[in-house]
Amino acid sequence: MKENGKIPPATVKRLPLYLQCLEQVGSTEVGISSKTLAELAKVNDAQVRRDLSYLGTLGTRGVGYDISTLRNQIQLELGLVEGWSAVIVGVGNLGSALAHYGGFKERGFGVVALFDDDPKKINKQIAGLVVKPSSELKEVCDKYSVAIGIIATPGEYAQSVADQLIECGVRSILNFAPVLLKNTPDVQIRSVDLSQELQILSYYLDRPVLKAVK
Amino acid sequence: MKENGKIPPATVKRLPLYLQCLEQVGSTEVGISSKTLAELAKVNDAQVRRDLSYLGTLGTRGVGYDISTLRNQIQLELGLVEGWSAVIVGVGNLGSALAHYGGFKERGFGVVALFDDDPKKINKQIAGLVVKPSSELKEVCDKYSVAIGIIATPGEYAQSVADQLIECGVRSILNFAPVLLKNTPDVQIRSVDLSQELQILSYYLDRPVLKAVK
DNA sequence: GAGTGTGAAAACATTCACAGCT
DNA sequence: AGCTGTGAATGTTTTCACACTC
Repeated sequence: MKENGKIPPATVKRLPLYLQCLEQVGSTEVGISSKTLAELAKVNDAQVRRDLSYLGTLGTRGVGYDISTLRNQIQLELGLVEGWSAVIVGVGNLGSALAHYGGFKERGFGVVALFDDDPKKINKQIAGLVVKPSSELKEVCDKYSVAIGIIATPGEYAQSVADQLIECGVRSILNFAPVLLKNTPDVQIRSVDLSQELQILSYYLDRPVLKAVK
Repeated sequence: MKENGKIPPATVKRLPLYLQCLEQVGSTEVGISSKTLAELAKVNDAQVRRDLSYLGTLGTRGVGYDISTLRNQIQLELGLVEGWSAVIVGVGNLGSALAHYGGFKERGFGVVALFDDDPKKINKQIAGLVVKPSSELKEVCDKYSVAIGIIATPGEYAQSVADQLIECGVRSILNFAPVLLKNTPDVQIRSVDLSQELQILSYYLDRPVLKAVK
């Protein structure tokens, strides 16, 4: 109901999930109930209603939610309609996987350039983009107003890449290197550590049935 | 203090982080205080103490925690000393990245086989392992008692791969494909969606300074 | 009748603050 | 003096349950 005001972090984390669910129901259906959405997202239906209520009064009592309205509102709220530009630094296997990953474009992120300082990789074409040396980072960041830097280098270079990105005015970083980056005021850093996910899984491996954590 | 009993999910998620911090301090130091560890992990120091207290009484009042004891206990608690076997299905860029990812071995996971049904990839060598067709999945899972299946295929194959893995007795799945897998009783599924992370980041992009969410 | 939106309750998580040990 | 371990306080998230709307 609260049109303005901050959305709780726990809700922000679920919004992309709802978006994915909505995409998966396809275009056969025009409306959806909190119950159905909850089943797809594997959460409680009251949770869905509460989460969506932070985006405004989107549903119709007795009926449900209109899928395309819902999609639009979530995208709007997450800032996915702003057309943010991103760069990927490091084009080993992981960086290449990210560069090829179609999900970015579809979801409002434009990868405008790839960087790598390995001479063997410079000037190679990956996913339609030419790999550039990091010396050209500043130029590209200025030209495209790059908002997001994605780090996919080996761990040992990650901090220095982060420093360069911040230096170039990038204020949001998604780090896939398995190191802890120093944090800087006003810079958002999210880290995805592939092996940490496995380690969490491991905890729930031996024992009886326990609820999954997300 | 509670030696036995379940560890809260929120704590389980931080344990791998602490482990990483402890690795990063190196072997120069022998002990560490909750304050120092908290700074590295970017959490509150009371949080660190509370989290660690679930593993037993590990610290020494007035002194701090012994690093190697701490490491051992966390690894033990997470089940990282069990030597779980894992397989990776899908060896595109992402699967290859995962296969090469050193962090797994170091952290107690042995990737015992790679699978892909693309004829161009079968029999290729990646990270010292030969790529096999999924028809050999059952044989490998039995032979090595595979506990974890890592899915790195394109989205359209993910559900069928998951079904096969479950069929072969794998009870824990780490899914990197951007689709929602049906869940099955007694099977742990964790999904890592690379673009979801970006979308969360996006929410915090435009606005003034907001706290990071992890 | 069906399904939203939301107070109120319950569950969970974080942080404070300090007694107690080294 | 320094730092842990933990009750108690506070903050956040989830869930219940139902008044309200279509």
